[in-house]
Amino acid sequence: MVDTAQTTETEARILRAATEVFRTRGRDGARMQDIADAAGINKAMLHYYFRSKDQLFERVFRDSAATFFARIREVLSSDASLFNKIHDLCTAYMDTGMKEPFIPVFIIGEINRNPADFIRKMFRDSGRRPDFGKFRELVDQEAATGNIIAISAEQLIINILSLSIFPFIARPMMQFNLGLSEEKFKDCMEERKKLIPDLIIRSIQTT
Amino acid sequence: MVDTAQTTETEARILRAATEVFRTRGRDGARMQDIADAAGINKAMLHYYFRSKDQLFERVFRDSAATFFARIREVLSSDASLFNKIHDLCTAYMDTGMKEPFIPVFIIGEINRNPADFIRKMFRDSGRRPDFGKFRELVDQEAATGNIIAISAEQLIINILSLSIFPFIARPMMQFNLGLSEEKFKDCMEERKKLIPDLIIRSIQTT
DNA sequence: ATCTTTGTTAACCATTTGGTTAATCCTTTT
DNA sequence: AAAAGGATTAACCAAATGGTTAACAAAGAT
Repeated sequence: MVDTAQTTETEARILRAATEVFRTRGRDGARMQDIADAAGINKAMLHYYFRSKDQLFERVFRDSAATFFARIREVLSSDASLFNKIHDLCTAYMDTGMKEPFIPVFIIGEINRNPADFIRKMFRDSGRRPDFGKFRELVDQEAATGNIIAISAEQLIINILSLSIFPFIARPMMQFNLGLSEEKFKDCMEERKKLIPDLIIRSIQTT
Repeated sequence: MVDTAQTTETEARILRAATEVFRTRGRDGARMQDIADAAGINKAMLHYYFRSKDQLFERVFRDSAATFFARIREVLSSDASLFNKIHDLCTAYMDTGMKEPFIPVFIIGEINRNPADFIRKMFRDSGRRPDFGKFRELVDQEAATGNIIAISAEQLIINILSLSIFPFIARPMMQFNLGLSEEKFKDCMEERKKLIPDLIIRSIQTT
């Protein structure tokens, strides 16, 4: 068979289907048969290409995690100013939340299902671990010059991620409790994209 | 058998065990046998008392959701000032996150696994749905008098919940990415309990 | 042309898992 | 003490599920 790319057509279809099923149903809720059906092929093919459910899942998880962490690494290592980085992080995460709403839920849900496994997986290829060193320096520097208040880089990062990611993770709960339609929710998040970076920056700015 | 309380001793043990297992492994990851083992009884007893896995799970989920939403309803309906309510909501959620770290993960994870089901369950007993009406009024009122900036109550609530709950949901990821030990994480959260209410209040205060 | 390798399938298998049953134990009632 | 009724258990069952196998198809290599 002609296989110009690294992956064959079938393999790609399996991955697409597996991603879809795992992200919506979770590892334990997903059935190999469902994935095969979604890919339009025989269940045996899943094992032919990926040996086991574990390995197929790991592949999907790693790819999803890579997407999830890709932008943050990019932003963290850039040479932008602190305020610009804050802005970029917020929009990066909120864009992901809008376009691929299942990724944050999936990643965080699966990490909680088995935290030790996550750490093991992430350590194995160290490239995936974001490096906050530069960001920390920047925060300390700005604090030293008096441009921002004294705040630990950790708290600041937690604030950024919380405000950007949580609404998407808690989306169904939010929509129900606040009585928001799909449309209203999206509007709310669009408004939020403008609101949040400013809020965070104002929260650390010296007056 | 003497059964002074509403529930028998065995039933209570089952519920405790089921809560433990469901909260850590999730609905799909939990095995009836594991719950029976954790309760130190025969698997048949689970069905004797709760008929099916579905019903046992629903009971655990409802109880957990009640705990999760109890404080928020209390705070929302109180007569405290806006700033006090913000403070109370933050500490309420962060205390839950510290004492029962699995509750937020469990609730939000399961809601995402089946959003439609969650809405159906919550509608059935309307008492569980928090009422944001009073809070909304308060926000609009304070905004009208110029005590706070113009902000929608929705955005404010989302900010409060995000900053208070997210760190616990994303705990393993946070700890790994920021390189925090269990101890350091707890310290970080204790510091946060003081930081967050002030941050939120400052973010809406007129100067 | 045919041999070999790779891709694909249907049927099958072993184990797990939620759920049931029939017998036994224990407590209370008579 | 015996009858009765609920509580508890071991053994069992059917369905679901991850995984395997053996046969077959398709495409290159010889």
